[in-house]
Amino acid sequence: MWNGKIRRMTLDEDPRRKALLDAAAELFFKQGYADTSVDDIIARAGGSKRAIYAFFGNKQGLFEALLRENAQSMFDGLEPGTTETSNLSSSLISFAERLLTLLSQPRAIAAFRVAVGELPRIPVLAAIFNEMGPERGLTWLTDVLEKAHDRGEIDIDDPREAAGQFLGLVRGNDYFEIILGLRSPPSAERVAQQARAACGLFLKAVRA
Amino acid sequence: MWNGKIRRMTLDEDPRRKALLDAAAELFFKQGYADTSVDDIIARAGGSKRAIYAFFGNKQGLFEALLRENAQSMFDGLEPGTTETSNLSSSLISFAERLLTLLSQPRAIAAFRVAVGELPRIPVLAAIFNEMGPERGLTWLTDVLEKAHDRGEIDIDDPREAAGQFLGLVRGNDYFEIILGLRSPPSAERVAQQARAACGLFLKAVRA
DNA sequence: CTGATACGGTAATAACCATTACCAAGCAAG
DNA sequence: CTTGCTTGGTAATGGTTATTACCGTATCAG
Repeated sequence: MWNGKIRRMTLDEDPRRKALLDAAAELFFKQGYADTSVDDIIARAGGSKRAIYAFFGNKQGLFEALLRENAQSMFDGLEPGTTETSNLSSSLISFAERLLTLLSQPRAIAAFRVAVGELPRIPVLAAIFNEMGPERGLTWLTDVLEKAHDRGEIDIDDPREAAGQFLGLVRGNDYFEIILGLRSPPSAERVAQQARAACGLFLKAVRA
Repeated sequence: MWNGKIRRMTLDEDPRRKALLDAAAELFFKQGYADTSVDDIIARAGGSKRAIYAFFGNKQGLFEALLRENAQSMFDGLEPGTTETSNLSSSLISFAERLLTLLSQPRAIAAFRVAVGELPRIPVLAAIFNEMGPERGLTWLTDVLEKAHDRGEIDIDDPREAAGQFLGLVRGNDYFEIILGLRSPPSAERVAQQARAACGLFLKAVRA
């Protein structure tokens, strides 16, 4: 009944575990890792400190689990089911819109900030992010561009480089400013406009 | 001789002050804000803790001063002296190269990370960054694009939007990955290549 | 040379916090 | 019903740290 370290047999739907993660999200994302004490989390989630050590091993384990599952649920649904889209333009626009919508969520922004801040001390966070989001999106995008290139629709040298450029173009300068707190998250309209503008510019440049 | 809070009359070249800032940079950027103690800084810089409280008021004051002066010195030299460049392409490439070189410095990356991490707790950091870097670069770039548009060289709707897109394109996906620790800072060759590629793509799209 | 003032260094203060030990209560098996 | 065990809550523990008090010393004026 006890593996010596962390409860693993408990179902993921354990309400106790979920309450801890919710409270941890609220506090870690608002106050940062160092300024959130285990007592704070318990005060918000209820239960006792023992639960944290039983479920997650220690404070850092809770933090890692939070970021992992948060990233997981966020990036799910980023890739569309099918790569075979008749229209390259609308396919790219749709992808860009989903990406911007996702990155603009306050929770995503807060998670990114706190993760980046703790990255030097918790290097595993880089791998978590890598597996979850960026790599998957980049791979999908590379594939789409490569196929379009093979069909002769666009003229690019390296599909992966082009995919990286496209991602940068979609984020534009706005995302940078949002992360720095210089700009509030965009409205749905601005997201749509931004996505269209980025795809328009990109395709104008690479269209064969 | 004493304003009641912080030494202000001391010359900026005070070697004691500089030693404190150097030690603070080394430690804050490597270990983060919370994991760097005032004692650590003193152990590295020499002198006594009183110096920190005399020069900077407290730990946070030292941190803010560090980021402010670091950003200042980093972003100086980003804007070229003259906007009147004969060749738009070479002007943009040169700017992109300077920007990428600057953003790729390990110190710049570390500063960005720790600043982003502490942003929710020290909101003044946003203003520091805004004044120092992004706004100045964006303004200069907007100006360049607007003039090129007036000369009929390029076809864009909104110069500022276009400038934002250009910045995003220059950073591409690489900078994102670098911040997350998924990629090492680029070599000078890659910076040059990246700058050329971004400008090429951008101009291909907007050239009238 | 002498006195006072400001400054640097050390030691104390006071609070905080992650983690663990301890204890009581519920539950299952016999 | 009772006994042993698992679980949850509370209270230590042990270490750390930002900030301040104190004291000897050096510096400068007279």
